[in-house]
Amino acid sequence: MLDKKYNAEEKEKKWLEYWKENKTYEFKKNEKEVYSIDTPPPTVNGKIHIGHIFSYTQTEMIARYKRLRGYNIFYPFGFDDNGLPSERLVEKEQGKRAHEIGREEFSKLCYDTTNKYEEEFQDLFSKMGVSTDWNIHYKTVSPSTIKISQMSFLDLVKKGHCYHKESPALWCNECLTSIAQAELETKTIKTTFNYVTFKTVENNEEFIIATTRPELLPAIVCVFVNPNDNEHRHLIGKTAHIPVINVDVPIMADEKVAMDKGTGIVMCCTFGDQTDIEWWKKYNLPLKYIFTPDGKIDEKVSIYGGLKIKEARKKIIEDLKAGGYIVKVEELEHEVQTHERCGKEVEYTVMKQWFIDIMNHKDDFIKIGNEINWHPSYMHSRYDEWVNNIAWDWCISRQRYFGVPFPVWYCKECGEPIFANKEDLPVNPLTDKPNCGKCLKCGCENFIPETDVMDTWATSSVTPLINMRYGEKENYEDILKPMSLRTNASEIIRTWDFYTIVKSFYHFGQRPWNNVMISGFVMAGKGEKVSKSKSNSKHEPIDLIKQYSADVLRYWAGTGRLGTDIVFSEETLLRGKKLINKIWNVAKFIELHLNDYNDTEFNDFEYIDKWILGRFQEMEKSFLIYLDDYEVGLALNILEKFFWEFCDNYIEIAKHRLYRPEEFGEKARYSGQKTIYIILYKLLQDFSIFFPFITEEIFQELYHNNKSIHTTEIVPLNYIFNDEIKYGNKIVDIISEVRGAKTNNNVSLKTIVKNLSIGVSEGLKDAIEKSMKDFKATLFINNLEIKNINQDYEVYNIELDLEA
RNA sequence: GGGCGUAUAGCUCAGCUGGUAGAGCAUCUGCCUUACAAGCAGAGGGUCAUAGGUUCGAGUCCUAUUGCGCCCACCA
Repeated sequence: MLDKKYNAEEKEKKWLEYWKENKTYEFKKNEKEVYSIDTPPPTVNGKIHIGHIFSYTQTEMIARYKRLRGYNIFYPFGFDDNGLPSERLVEKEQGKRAHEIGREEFSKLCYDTTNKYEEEFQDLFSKMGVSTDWNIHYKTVSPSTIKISQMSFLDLVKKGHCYHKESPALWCNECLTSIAQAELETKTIKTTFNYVTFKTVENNEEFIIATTRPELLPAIVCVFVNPNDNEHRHLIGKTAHIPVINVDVPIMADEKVAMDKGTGIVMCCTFGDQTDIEWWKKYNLPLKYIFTPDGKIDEKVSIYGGLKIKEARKKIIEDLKAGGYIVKVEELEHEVQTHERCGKEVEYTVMKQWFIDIMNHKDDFIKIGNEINWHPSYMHSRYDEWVNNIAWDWCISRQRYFGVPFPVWYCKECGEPIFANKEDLPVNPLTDKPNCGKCLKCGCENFIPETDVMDTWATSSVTPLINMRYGEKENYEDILKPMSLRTNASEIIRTWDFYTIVKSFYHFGQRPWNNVMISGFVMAGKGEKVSKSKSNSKHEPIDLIKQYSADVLRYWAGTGRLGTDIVFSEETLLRGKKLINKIWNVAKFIELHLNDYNDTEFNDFEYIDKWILGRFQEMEKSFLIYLDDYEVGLALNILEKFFWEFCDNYIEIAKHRLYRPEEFGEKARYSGQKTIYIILYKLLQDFSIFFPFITEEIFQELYHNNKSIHTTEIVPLNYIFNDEIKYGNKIVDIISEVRGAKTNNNVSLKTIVKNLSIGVSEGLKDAIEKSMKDFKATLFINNLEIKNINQDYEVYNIELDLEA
């Protein structure tokens, strides 16, 4: 027997244990076709917020859907504990910087801290009903994943797609590491635009350059003028004298100079921005690198050496002013590139870094993008736009501590890189020695270990490889090349999706997955994104589960359209709560009427039963189409709509027959029983995608003790009830109109209709006659008069028994 | 500045290939009806962001503008 009230907290706990004990979601290779999901490993740096719940739950619903469609689900969960986010978390918790703690100790702290958070994460996702097999979950920093990341690196080196080169790279002097283009975030800041007077050496002609970065004056290697600039063209070929610094540099021509920006004359420094790098390469300019890694001016620079960048800016402006070189200072708001992890403005550096070749294979990456089905389809263009605009090879080395080490040493004599053997992986070059014993080039026996670690994305981009146990004897390479689905939010199309495609292409020459599903963002209010960095998430998932239950929270996560942002709303939660409550109540009603039911072959349904079966079939068709298109929200929407129709109209009509077989006949009752038996079964299956807990409770109580609903399979109905749907809808309309009349008279719906006079079309008349007993019982009609008319129907007269 | 998306009832959202605007919440009016008052039956409430255009007919297609979101752009 179902309880009078549904106790979500108790039941959800019960079924979590049941699924765990019975290994309901365990992955085992079998004869069934595999559906595999490459789900984002959440970054382990604090808290799971409501935005995570939203997107992960949508993915999870796809796993449940495909499971019900008979697929063998491969759905491993992962945790991204790699790299800077973890380091920053530990630094925050310890109140100390990494270098103050020391490399060994710091790495250990990182492991301990991430483990602690992973347990919390696993607990929370479990409570949400995530149907993953926790036995195949992974972390991005563990011996086996380090091994795979290192193997991936060695494979790319071997194939010539990965190189070590001294090259300008983006540098964060807060995090003390190089970073990738994908890690940039633009920020608007207030600064000053300083108009500085320069002179030509040749004829002392004054000209003005506007700059926001006067501290870069010592790094100027050249001045550029647009060759089409009539006003300044004559300067080309002359020599510019840098004020205060007292250094001379050539004035050259380049068409990239914007004549309308500043004064139309620009200084080229090594390096202030990406154009500087471009010019530096193009014209083979000298290198004057003046910054230190921790954001100061190098000691070798006179006057300003040793100052922090911003102090130097202040000082040099003062000096320029004192010398009368500043003609104007403008307040300016402009966009600067910052490091997304710390928010500090990035600089450029020149050092040896490991790069993965992007620029030579952009066409291939576009091609692979075309082979993938993007959901929603317009997300494809975001990918294309990114690939088309990318300007750098991918710098994967980071001068940090916690991460995947490069399996590389360098010869102390000649600098030749020595790579680890594949068989020895994973290796840590700091503690391990290369197997070859000596440099293959010069024979030297001393090595310098690579201290850099890999970029987070270099590791998370191998999730398909981790999933397929790349390089292991027992692996899933046969079933996961490619995987069925990748899911994530749109902001990481350019990172995670892109880099995974890069790696898959280089390793296997093919796409990593067949489908990509992109979720929207959760907004705290209009125009306000929920994120952990802004900490405006007022609602902790764990509290919401306690207050509303996981099923209800899943309802909220399952609403809305794919790829579209959603505003967090407690009203939606309330709506879900009501829906779940209704499911429980209708299940209780059905249980009551199935206590003597035996499921037998039966096709002689009552008219109204055919109507609701037909309506269900109609709904289910669209429901499955939506889900096949990954639109969980739209699927839920029509399912919910049908469900209320089923409760409010069908049950209300059929209940009389179910209660009183002596009046309606046993066969009519059995038809109703069979109908509610079928429809509840199918409703439970469909709802189980969204509400795995309550549907399991009802299913096992009513249908199949000790068999999980999540191991059943959806078999679509196959009736032909077109007329019944058409005329049944009209009958419901008439019922509604008569009910309305009762309500408008402020009387109960049980009020007897002494006389009802209606006009109906031929077909509808036939339908009403076939469902006469139900029709009269539902409305409590004593006397019914039906006329034939041409239109659908018209209600002429309703005479209510207002005395009783 | 560029790309993509989005704008529908007071609030949160549906509305597929164009054919007289939908749901829930909120408001109002009734109803204890042998599952459900966390319910049931109703009512009011929208010139579908703005301006043009295509069409017999446009939330639905086209163009422009504006607000919002994500991503991007050389920060002189």
